[in-house]
Amino acid sequence: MRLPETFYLRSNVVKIATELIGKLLVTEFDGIRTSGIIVETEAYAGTTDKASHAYGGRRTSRTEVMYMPGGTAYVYLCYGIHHLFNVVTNVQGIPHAILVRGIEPLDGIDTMLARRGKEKLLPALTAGPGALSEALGIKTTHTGINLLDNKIYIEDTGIKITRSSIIASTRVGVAYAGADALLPYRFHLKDNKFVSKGKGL
DNA sequence: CAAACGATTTTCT
DNA sequence: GAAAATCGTTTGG
Repeated sequence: MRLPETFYLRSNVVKIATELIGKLLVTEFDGIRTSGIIVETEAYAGTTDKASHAYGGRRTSRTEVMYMPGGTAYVYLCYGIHHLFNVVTNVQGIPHAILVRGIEPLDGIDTMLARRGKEKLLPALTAGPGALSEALGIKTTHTGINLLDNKIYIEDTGIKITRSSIIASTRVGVAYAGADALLPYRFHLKDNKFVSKGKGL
């Protein structure tokens, strides 16, 4: 079942980040469905979070998408190479976002292998934010699209994730954020092979 | 208009 | 384990 708009419009971005664990991230481009179970996320809490692109209420042409209503995709280029996929949450005007850092491949694995130039299904196929975006065919051109449409969306497959199987830790690559770098805003499934390496666990 | 840098991944030693 | 690859966005002149 497709997640409804109300799922994304809520205000507790950290809670939503934990709830996304175990959901299915799906893309459908050119009639080809590719998908994977979300196993790792990071919350970015808008204007009060130094690690967020929208810290201090900053608005630029790139970050403008973060101010759209929850349920919008925010995709941007990092290190000139990698397309990073985020889910915008909260109501219009509040720039919350959740970075998806790892998925466990489910549908269209052949297509994902081809997109990544890989032969075998190894964790490197979709472990890491840049890797999973490439596998799913997500590019910066998709920033701003609505997750209630049929190109990129998230499904609840009904699988249960127990609270004890979700591990909280600090976010990756945000050392510049000072005290906010210490916030436990990264979440991942315990013992899952498709969790990114980041900085160890 | 020029310069620095990054919510990363891959490759080489 | 260390370093390179690579370019749009942001910031400063």
